[in-house]
Amino acid sequence: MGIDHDIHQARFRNEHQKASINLIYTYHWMVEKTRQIFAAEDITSQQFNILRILRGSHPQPLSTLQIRERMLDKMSDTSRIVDRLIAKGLVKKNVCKADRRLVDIMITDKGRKTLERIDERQDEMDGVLGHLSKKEATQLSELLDKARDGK
Amino acid sequence: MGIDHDIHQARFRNEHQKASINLIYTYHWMVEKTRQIFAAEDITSQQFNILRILRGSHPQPLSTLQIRERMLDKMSDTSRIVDRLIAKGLVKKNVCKADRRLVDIMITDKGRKTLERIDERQDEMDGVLGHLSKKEATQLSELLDKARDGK
DNA sequence: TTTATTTCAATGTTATAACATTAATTTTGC
DNA sequence: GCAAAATTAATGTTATAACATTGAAATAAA
Repeated sequence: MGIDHDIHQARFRNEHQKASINLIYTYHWMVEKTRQIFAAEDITSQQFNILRILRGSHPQPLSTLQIRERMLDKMSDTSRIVDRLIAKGLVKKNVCKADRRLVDIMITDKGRKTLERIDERQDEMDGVLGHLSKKEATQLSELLDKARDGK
Repeated sequence: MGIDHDIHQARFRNEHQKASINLIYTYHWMVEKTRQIFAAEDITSQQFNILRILRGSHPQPLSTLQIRERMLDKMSDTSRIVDRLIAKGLVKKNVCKADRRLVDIMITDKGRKTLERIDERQDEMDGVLGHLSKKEATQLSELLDKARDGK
């Protein structure tokens, strides 16, 4: 159908504007598609993101700043998201002994089990863009890279 | 450089996962790029979105629901965003005479003047994806359309 | 060493998204 | 016409983004 149909807008100033609107629209569409997978485990996509990062470093703990650097959204409010994960028992936190300004944040067994259940739906998550062939997915990535830094 | 460099992640499960992560990352990057244009007028991108929609229908007022249907994010909290625009004097609202469940929302002169100032930076906004050629922008739109509905 | 600067996490504020509920009003079914 | 159902806007709640500030601790400069 196309973005013009989806947002009831027939005309765009130019192809660049159309592409940028399409990108915004598709982002929201994609977030919506994956939301239910996380909701089944009572976490949000941002909480999943942090859990995934902490599993990657396990058993090495990460500081708040190290987590933030690895997140897709650099401005994310890592402290408070971590606190919500602590409240759910999915991660734990201690003051770092070597540098008491930092905190050592580590995923718990419960957090790892939660991720394992979500792993089982990995195909479903990758399948969000399943309408694209492998070649097209690569092409999309390349266009997005180029959009950001002009290669 | 590419998404792998930008988020310090060398490996992805597959091209589809890489593309979806790239899409999320690029969305945030693009929103950030345009934020300052709106901030100069002391509005947010969502408030701009509603102003733009109301200008399109002017002098015909729109209801909350009609605005929401035209927004990129269908779940947006239109009522409260409109209230903030009213507080700034950029739109006005009246109960609809024909159907008292509805409200007639209309952009004010002040709101139109705000948009005119932003219009002057239109090129800057379209230029967000300026690293892409016209052909590549079209290609990007087509890939995003296909990702959503498989053509 | 003592002070100034830098680093880092936490916290406060506003705007928004997503979701649920409510209340007013209109439409539908009988 | 009247009761039930549907529609619409408003509001309440939680999570988050973006931004600013604070306070503690480490590092650099004097």
